[in-house]
Amino acid sequence: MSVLKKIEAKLEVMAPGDREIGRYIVDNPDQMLRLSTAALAAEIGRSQSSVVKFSQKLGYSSYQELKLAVSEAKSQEWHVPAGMIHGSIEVDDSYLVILRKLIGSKLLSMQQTVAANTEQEIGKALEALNGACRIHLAGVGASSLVARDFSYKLMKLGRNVLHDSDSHVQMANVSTLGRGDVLFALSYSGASIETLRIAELARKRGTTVIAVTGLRDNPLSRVADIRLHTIADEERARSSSITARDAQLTLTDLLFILLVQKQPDANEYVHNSELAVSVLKA
Amino acid sequence: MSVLKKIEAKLEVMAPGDREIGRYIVDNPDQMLRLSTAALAAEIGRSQSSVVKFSQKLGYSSYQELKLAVSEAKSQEWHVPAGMIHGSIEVDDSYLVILRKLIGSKLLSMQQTVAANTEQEIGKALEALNGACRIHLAGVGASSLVARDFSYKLMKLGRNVLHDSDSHVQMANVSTLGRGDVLFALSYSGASIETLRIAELARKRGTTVIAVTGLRDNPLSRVADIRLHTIADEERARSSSITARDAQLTLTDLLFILLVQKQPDANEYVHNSELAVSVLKA
DNA sequence: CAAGCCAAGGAATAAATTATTCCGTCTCTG
DNA sequence: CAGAGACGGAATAATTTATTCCTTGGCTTG
Repeated sequence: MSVLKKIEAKLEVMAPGDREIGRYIVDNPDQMLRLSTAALAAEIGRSQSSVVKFSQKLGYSSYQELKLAVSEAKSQEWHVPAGMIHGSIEVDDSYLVILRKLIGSKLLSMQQTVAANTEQEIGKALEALNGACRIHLAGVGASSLVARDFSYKLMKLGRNVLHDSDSHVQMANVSTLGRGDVLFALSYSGASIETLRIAELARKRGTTVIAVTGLRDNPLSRVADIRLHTIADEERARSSSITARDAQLTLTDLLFILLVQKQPDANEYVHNSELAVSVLKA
Repeated sequence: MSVLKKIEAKLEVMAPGDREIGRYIVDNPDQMLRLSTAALAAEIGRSQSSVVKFSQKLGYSSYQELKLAVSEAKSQEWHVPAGMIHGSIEVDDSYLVILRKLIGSKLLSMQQTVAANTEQEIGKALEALNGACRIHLAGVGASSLVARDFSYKLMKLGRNVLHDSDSHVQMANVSTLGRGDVLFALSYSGASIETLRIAELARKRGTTVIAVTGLRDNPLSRVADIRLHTIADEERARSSSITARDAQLTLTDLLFILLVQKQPDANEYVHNSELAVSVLKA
């Protein structure tokens, strides 16, 4: 988690003086990077030592360390490379402009999606997936395709995976799950009735529920044990969920890669599966 | 241009002392960020003042400014996905490194894919899709998911689309196609037997064949009337086709957006389809 | 309600880091 | 071979950072 977010979160419980310092840093990270402790203190009308102490309270050994962390955090704000315009696509956009907007918005949703999930929450999801006896993937419509993609990958790792695009079959499958199993439910809106009901049933049966939804509060997320988030264009009319799907894929890809990294014999599994398929190539 | 690149470029024309300093910074930007001028000087056996002078010669007002620039450069490193960024993921990579590699390689394959297709060839594909009586989508494995995703989108535009994940069904469907129809065939290797046979049959029946394959020469591409290309990591053992799929999706997304742009009533169609689905939301 | 405790935060000061000045050395050039 | 000038280190000045110490005011407790 970035320092800026951390500071922002702690703002509430800080002493008034520290709060002022924290707020200034969160609001003006750029300026802060160029200010000395004394200058920063003067800027907000506090003493120089308070600034040093503030750094230390946050767990940094020096003010310079804090600066380094802020600089790092700022860069993680994943700004879209110059020239990549993000915005809706217009009727009279040229081919080149469309390319840029398309890639720009795809990149943006990927970046924001990885930034929206803490390493901790991802870690909890990994743990659940790793320890699961069976993994059921739920999702309808476009989310079903992502679920299937993820299921293919998990199968390549030798995991016990269930997914069917038919929500009745999904529901029937979930009714066989129990403690020790995991339900991985995808829905950008978090409001798809079928997926929601499936998650509720799983929850009732003691199955760990991982929900992958958009950021805003939604029923699916509320039901879940572990909440992961995807971020996409709100304006979906023209993009028709392109970025929502990209965000979901980014998240499942990330989980897959982390699983591979943790599983010593993963490469062997993947290699074997590719070898097996290769006999079907001309 | 990043400071590190700038330093590296100037290395040649620098005085020996400055060259040593510059080399150290280029080689160890991370350490440099945590060293004082004196410590850095000691590290390479030079005087503290040389380090300050070095910063000034580069045009920075202070050593701190140089540090800031290095920190900035380091973070932007991944925007220029040269070398390690799209390298394979290693067992001891940190979470952050994995994020960067993942997004870096995704971005790279998207950019290269749009660059690999001329506007002209894309135009021909659009024309074929627009004029098609029926559109059949072929693909197996991961490509089948992309085909299905594309088919959902085309259906939202009211097009006449056929796709089934079972290749026997695909083949049977193709046997009903003729002149005026289009086969859209996806295969990164261009060598999947089923897809290839399907394309051959379509060709024989006078159906226009659009092939989406990797760049290298391949049987599927040779059969096609219109050749589109996707670019992905060659090293796929660990990524398990993540980038190949992303490249295919980028291409189909692009086609979809261009179709929407050209079809006056597209938004209405898309809107209606979303409205229809919304009754299934909680 | 008073004594005592403690957190908050600033002033003063010590320590460190950074910037500048100055000077010797070496090289190139006329 | 003298002079100009680049190079770079030592010394020192200036600035910045870290620590110590002290006051204040709120809160607890007897």
